Amino acid sequence: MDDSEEEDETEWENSFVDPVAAASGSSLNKTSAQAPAHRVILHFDLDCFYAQVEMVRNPALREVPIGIQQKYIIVTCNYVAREQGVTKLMSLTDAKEKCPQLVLVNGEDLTHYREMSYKVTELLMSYCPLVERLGFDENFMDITEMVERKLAETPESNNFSFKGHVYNHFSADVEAHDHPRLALGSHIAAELREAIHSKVGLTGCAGIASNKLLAKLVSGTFKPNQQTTLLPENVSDIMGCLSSLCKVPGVGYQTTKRLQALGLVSVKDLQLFPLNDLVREFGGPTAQRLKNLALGVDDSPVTPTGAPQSLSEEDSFKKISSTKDVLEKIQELLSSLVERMQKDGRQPQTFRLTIRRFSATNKWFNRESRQCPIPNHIGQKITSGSSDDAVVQLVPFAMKLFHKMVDSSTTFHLTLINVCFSNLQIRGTAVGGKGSITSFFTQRTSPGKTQIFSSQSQDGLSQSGDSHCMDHQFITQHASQSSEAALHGVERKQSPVVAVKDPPLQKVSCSRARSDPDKTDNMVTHQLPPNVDPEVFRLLPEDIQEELLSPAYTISLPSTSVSSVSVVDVSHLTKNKYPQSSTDSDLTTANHQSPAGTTVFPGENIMEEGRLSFPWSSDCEFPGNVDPKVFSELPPDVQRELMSEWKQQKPALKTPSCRKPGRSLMTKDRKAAGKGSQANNLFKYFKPS
DNA sequence: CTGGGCATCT
DNA sequence: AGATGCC
Repeated sequence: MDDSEEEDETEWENSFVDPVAAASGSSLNKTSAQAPAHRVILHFDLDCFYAQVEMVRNPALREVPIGIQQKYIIVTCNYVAREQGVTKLMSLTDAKEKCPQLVLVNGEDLTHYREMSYKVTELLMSYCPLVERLGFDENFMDITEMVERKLAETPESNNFSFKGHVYNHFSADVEAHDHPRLALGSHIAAELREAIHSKVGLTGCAGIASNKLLAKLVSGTFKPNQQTTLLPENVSDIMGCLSSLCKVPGVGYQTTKRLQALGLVSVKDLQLFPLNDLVREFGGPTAQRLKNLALGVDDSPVTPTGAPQSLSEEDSFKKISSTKDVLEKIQELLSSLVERMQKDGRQPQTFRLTIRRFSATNKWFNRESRQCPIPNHIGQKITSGSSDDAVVQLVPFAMKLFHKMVDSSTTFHLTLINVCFSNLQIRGTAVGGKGSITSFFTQRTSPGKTQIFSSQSQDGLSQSGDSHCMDHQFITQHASQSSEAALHGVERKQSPVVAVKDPPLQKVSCSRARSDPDKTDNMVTHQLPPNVDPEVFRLLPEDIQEELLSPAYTISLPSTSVSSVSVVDVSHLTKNKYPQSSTDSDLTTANHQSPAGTTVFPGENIMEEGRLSFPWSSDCEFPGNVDPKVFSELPPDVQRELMSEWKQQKPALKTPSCRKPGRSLMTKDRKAAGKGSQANNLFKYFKPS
């Protein structure tokens, strides 16, 4: 990634199978505090995750074969089903054929999986902040510090042994002495797996090794609910065992194809292939990385993941080919997305719409997307206003983006729609005394962390009982401060926040600095498509026009401007407010209403360049930036809702709070918004249940 | 009859 | 914005 600086002098090639030796022998270039010679990395991989979550929710499912279904695919299944030949990513037809009694559970709504997933991550983080998520069911953890500390305080009188399996070894006790750190790591892994089981109710595998690549590869060697340690002397064994290059994490389908074109098929082939030739194909950094991976060498740090940088909802389908259906699907997706965003608490600055068009050839890789900034007042509605209002106001933006990609006057055929919020900004202000991040970390985390392991030091990481400071309460309610802070952005990419004694340990590649909100170039989504004429409005039935323009549809609220009140019922927009029903595994059907719309509509950017210096055209009616075409596509009730919004907003324009026409470089009003703040909520993801 | 997310890099 | 990779 960013090892570009020092790749030149490397002698990786020569170091072959013994990365540890190579690293420790790096006395050659002892520039500064480098990454530790030997790290201890854990990789956790929950067993058939979605299926497990469903079995936790409904224990009766444990005894029957279940398959988690998304569309026509069984994305995963429990072990009962696997015994009968069902596998991951098997088509529904094949699965039913293998196992006619297979019980299907719809897994298209990821809510519960996401919640459980974050509970696990948070639990791990309570032991050590260096936790990196990979998907919903995997976590890497760098426990080097913890191990070193324990090693230091343990008088070595310890009779080390490994917990669980040791790759390619059958007498686990013998070699423990030679690898005390990994042996300790195996005990920590065992304890953490037990904690996950007792506190979250999930089982999983763990791999213990000296880097992420190896930890991940070894974790899968003994499959359900077991763990395996990989010793340095067996690195070449595990790499050589891989059946194909694409089994190497980091080498995907496309890369495998390119390597194959070079005549490389096995991991060995890649190990022995001249680096120079590889460089020609992939460029320096990538070539070196690929070669290293083949050798089992991976310096990439465990980078704390923190809160997600984007939230999205998508749905795939056979065919959507009318604007009306697009609109309805977007409303449905947005309703869910806005609710999630609200729970998150951060305010999205960017909205993106992605589509996939049908094409017989190469069906899978044609996604197109367009994005636009989210005006502040709408962003605020998302986080602290009515989610219905937020959806109503976002829909026009979505439709606008849609029209940038699709000419709806000709036929089109979509097979997927995705809506996404990104550039998430913390709201919240201030930094306070007691609750401030600083005080939290200095006084709690640090000592707590120390205690965690010292307390169990005696008999070596014994039972989990109350060994660590985090109890259920922490997870369920108090998570807030700690997890948020620890996970949250600003500090996130920097060294482990918590003051562990050897910061340089991580070599912190701050590659991705927190995007500076001030900098976001918001490419104004300007430009009215040539085909959007205001004429559309006139084509509407007269009565509808009147209806829309009539003040009767708007509420004249006291100018005190409280958040808007819906004039019309938009409750249908909220699909599932609380997915909480712990009941059956019903396949929720996508309900739907559908006021077919005819009528009118708004466009986009409030901050348009030259045109209209007033957001609103005179009089009542539309904001000046309204795109009639888009507006016309909205259902009447949504149109009314919008009209109502506009009415209410109008007076507010005079207040300084609203952005003025001159957008200059924007930024101005931003600094107040979020800069130094901290609190955000990551912990929403760790919500209890 | 191949999900629904996420992330990073260019 | 798109490609790619991972689950």
